[in-house]
Amino acid sequence: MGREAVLDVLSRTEDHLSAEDIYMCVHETYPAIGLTSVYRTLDMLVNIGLVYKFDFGDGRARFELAEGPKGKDHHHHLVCTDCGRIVNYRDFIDEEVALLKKTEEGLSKKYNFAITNHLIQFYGLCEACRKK
Amino acid sequence: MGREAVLDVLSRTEDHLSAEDIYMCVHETYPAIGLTSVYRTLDMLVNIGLVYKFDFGDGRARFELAEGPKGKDHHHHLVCTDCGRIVNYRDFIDEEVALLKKTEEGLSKKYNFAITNHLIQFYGLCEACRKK
DNA sequence: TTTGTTATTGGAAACCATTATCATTTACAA
DNA sequence: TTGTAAATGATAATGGTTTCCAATAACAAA
Ligand SMILES: [Mn+2]
Ligand SMILES: [Mn+2]
Ligand SMILES: [Zn+2]
Ligand SMILES: [Zn+2]
Repeated sequence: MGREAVLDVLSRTEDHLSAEDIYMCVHETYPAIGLTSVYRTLDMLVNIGLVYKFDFGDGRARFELAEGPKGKDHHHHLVCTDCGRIVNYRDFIDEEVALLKKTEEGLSKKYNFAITNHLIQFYGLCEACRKK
Repeated sequence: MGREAVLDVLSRTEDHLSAEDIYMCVHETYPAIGLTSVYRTLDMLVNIGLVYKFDFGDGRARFELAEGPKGKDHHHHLVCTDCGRIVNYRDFIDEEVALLKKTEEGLSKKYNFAITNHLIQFYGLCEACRKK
């Protein structure tokens, strides 16, 4: 079962890997594994909540380990709209976390949503892309 | 030119339409228009900044009018992870807007990003989906 | 062990939203 | 009218993801 292998690959990087990226990594250790199994495993891991699935607009899904005991810390993203570079940003301003929590509570009541997660991304131009 | 027609369709709804949704709407008024032109027009409008392109995870891109003179107000999204329902949420807490601005400024400096936009979505279960 | 039943697996084919191609039409000026 | 460039839409191609399905592994009973 490639579940361990996939989680292992994801735990070793800060990048946002595509299914095929992961496939190639796992393939080095388990040459027998197929791309289909990677997709299947990722799908399961996302459903369980161990892995997050993102779309950064480049036509393929990207994955990262969810926060948790073995996971990375919770973070948000800075996305360059020109080159696609993605920065993991986890140094939140103090008030930021508090307000986020407060907002979630307000929304939960008002719209009768049981909020479990959020996605926050800032878009702009990275330094390199600004200079060309 | 279908530019007007596409903008017109988008300005008449609060929904998040797919390219084909828009194609079908425009088609009623301009039966001659082709799906290709709708894609082309949307692409241009997104580049210009008049239209936003979203991915809510259902495999097709979804579009909405950007805020502005003729546009809707700026808002964030509540997404039901079960049925896919999407709520436009624009009644921000007072502090929310201020903090967002402050955060953008901090990030711009720290990571040398020229931030132009942000995407904020809360995920959870809507009332209907919670009760089943 | 054998046998039967069920779950897992991966290769190949199918799917389907989006893009690229290209011949045709339209716009517009010379 | 005529020449040139832009705009258009039908069709084909692309490519990430899913579906199918036959083969294999796991496991339980006999
Ligand atoms: Mn990340
Ligand atoms: Mn919206
Ligand atoms: Zn960049
Ligand atoms: Zn729902």
